[in-house]
Amino acid sequence: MPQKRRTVPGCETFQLDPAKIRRLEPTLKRTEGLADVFAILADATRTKILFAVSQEELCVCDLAGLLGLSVSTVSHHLRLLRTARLVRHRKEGRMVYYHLADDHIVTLMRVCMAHIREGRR
Amino acid sequence: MPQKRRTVPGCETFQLDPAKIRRLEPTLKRTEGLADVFAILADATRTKILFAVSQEELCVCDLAGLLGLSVSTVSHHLRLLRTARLVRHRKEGRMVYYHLADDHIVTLMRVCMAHIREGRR
DNA sequence: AACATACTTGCACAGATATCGAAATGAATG
DNA sequence: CATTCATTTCGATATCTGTGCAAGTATGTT
Repeated sequence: MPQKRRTVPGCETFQLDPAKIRRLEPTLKRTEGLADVFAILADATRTKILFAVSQEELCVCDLAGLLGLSVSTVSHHLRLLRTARLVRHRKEGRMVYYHLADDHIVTLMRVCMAHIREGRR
Repeated sequence: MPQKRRTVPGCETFQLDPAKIRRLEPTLKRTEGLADVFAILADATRTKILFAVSQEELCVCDLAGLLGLSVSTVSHHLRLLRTARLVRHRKEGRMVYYHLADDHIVTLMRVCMAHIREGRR
């Protein structure tokens, strides 16, 4: 998560070529929001939830049992995933079933897994 | 980041079909380590650094100036990126120039950006 | 109505981390 | 050697966040 606290550049002799800056700045702009998405995936519990509900529609109770966590903890994570529109829920009586809302996320995780596999040397 | 604190499943009536569990568990195993990689990308400063050094070889000083952060802060992030083997450095006198070590990361960020663009509705 | 079950939410706390200033390191230069 | 400058590392701090308990909500059951 980005922090607000900032000061003047610590390096006195900052003299990066203005042309470079002009080249880089639009690129930097485009990275806005990237970290927020990655932050959602930066927790093992959530990646497990996402993968699980990508294969089976599961209720909160099942997920808690599967992951060995309290129901409230799982519910907290599901709320994050819901507001990020990564999972959807379907109510059936008092049960709430969750399923994956967005296949892009599975793609991201697959690419990441490939990276990890290839990175081992 | 995963937390260690856990307790017994809070749901008394956990009775997820054992067959489901058998189907899901190997998948869950494969998600190990995913969150660690995403955690590195879950910070706006780091995604900016990664994108910047993917386009230009830059020194710590330039990065600090470009991002409006202290040199020590940038150096701290670079150390994280270095130990994760996402950037490499080249020493030239007292200057240290950083460049991207791994194109997989750019792919990840591109996929993520596509996801963000398509998600806006 | 009373109770039980599945889930959500409010609260508190412990652990993680992003940031910076200051001190340390390392290299060029007088 | 002393000095200067780029970078790294250390220590302190403020903030963020993952977790669970307890209370609240909602739905089904007796």
